[in-house]
Amino acid sequence: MNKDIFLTNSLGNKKEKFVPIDKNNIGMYVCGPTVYDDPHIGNARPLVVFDILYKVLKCKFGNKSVTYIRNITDVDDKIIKSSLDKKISIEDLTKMVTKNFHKDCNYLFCEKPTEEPKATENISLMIKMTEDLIKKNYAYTNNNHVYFEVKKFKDYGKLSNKNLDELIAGSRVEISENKKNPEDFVLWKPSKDNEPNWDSPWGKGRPGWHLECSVMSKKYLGIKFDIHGGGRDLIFPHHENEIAQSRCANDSDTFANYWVHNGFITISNEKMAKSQGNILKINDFKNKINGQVLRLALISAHYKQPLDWNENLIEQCQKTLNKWYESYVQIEKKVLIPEEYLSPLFDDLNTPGYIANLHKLYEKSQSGKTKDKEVFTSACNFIGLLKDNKNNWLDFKKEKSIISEQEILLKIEERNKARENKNYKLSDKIRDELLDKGVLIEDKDGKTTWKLK
RNA sequence: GGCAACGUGGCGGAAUGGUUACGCAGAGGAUUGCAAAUCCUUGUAUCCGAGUUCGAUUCUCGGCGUUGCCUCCA
Repeated sequence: MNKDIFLTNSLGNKKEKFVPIDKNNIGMYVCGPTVYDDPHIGNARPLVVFDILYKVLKCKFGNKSVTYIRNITDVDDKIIKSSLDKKISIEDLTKMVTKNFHKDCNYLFCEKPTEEPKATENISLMIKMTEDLIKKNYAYTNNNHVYFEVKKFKDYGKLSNKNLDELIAGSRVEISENKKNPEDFVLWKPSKDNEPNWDSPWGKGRPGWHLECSVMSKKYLGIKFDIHGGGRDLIFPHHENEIAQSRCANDSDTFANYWVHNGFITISNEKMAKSQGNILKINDFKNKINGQVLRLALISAHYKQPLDWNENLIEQCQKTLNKWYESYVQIEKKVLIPEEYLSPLFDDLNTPGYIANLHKLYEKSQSGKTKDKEVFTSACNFIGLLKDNKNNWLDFKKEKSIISEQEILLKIEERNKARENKNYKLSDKIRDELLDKGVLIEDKDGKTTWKLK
């Protein structure tokens, strides 16, 4: 495809044409989960958004030209706290949550990233970067802690559009006796005996948050790379601090060229938060809803926009996919999607615009031509929809149905007898009862068929 | 207080300096015992005020409102 890709770059906050450093070797780093608790629907959004960006980049530059790195943060204060709360060991906790995370990724039809490095497997590199920062006089040690001295980095605040004085005046900054300045952030800190720890020049301890992304992006993508992604909330302080560390440690004038951040999900217009008690885990949906439905819901708004999660949204997406599966065909060989239909995705990942095009392609495919159905199915597949074949889609509904096939057939027989006797009151009652249980009756050409809603 | 984002029909949600996509819901019709499904037809929207302009929903400024971030966060 000749079309250029445009992305909104948080660094500067403008939509820009995407120009890779090396078009044969594109690097994308996305902040993955901190494995302290099962992933929720908010975590699902970047998973799907950046999965689609990965697909778009591969479409433009070739499958082998894109390296997608998504880390797993498996050392962090939240993990320590969660393991105490749940009364299981840190190792068991991080293993379990990582496993669940992978299940959720599959459920959402996300492709595997090229690599998925873990923080705990890269501690020595973190120690090395911390040493470099001390050597270069960007960091200082005090009382077994190592801090990054923010004021030494002149571009601090550029990504989040903050200036240092105001930040300090903001006064929510944690005051610590060990810090020279309140805005400084920790690179290394000591661990208590029961906390995870590694030997370091500053004693037994563990790395601060932020450091793992600086180290692992460098390991896999180099000092400078193309795209760094994550949720909006990571802009400050996480990504700001990553930039500071990385550029200072690497003596580099840039880190990632394009910063892409997705907006938040609200639950029925309320912020999703533990205090609200409205955290929806991805896993909670698995018993009722096909992952395809969640995926469509997650991309029904533009990635930068807030997305409200509610019953109505899910219902609409379920309905849409039910309809779309009517035009599903098995794809045998590669089918080209016309550029005019693909183009919204190239324009800052405009998924709602692309969905509108899918509706148009569906409309076209209804004419009955196999070719049109192939184009439609391929266009859906491109963003990870209709990836489940039609039988799986139907089987899923059957499995989750509260009424068995046998019961349904009995009811239909009963209803048809009533119809023969012109007892329409009874026949309509049976139909409504079935509908309540999610079964839709259709009388066509003298035959009654049924399907699950 | 500081920094941002957003405000489009009944709902969701794009785009655009000139006729405002698309989906859902609604209305009418064909069909049906009635429905469903399908097909056809169809109504409805750019927060307020000022400015720039031949023309503003779009650009600028000012309101009002909503939301996010400001060292836990996707």
